[in-house]
Amino acid sequence: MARRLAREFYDRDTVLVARELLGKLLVHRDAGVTRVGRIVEVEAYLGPHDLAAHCARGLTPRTRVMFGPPGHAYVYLVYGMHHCMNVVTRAEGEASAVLLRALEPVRNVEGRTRGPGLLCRAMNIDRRLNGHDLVSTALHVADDGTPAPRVIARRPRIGVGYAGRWAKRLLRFYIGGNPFVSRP
DNA sequence: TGCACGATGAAC
DNA sequence: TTCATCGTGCAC
Repeated sequence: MARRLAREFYDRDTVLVARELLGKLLVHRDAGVTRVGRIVEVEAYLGPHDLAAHCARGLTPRTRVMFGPPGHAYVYLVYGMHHCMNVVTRAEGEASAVLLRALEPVRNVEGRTRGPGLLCRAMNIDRRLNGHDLVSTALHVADDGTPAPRVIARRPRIGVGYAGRWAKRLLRFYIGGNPFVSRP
């Protein structure tokens, strides 16, 4: 039986939260259907000083949720067509988040889940869920007791080449050897 | 009010 | 490597 993560889980160091999200279950209940996927790949975005993060532009209408309290979903549209889902970390005012990049399908998940856009499509997640509380029934992360991954790989984040030295930081984490990772 | 540019994915 | 496609942030 899976146990929903409490807000305290998210109210911690972003890299720690990112690593501990690996192996957890993302749950979305929507129109009577509960979709579940195991998180196998994530990226950490550390705050306004992190030039790869949206919040590096400061508090704007889009980044409002990132600056808000922990345990909420930050969902945005990229390239005019794909959605990306983040989990907001750390205390209110400390803008940081973890991008969910890939899932292993567990229940009611159709289509591919390798990559942040495909993950959202398969889980039926879009901007309507931006700002949604993750300490909720409809959308949350759960722990089903699966042991922590034995090997966690660290790599540079994807698609942030514009971020100078921040592009080189090893802030992408994934379960070593997992076949559902987007770019092993 | 206009415009350059994406935390992507798919095709070529 | 190219392109689809549109919201955002910033210049003017």
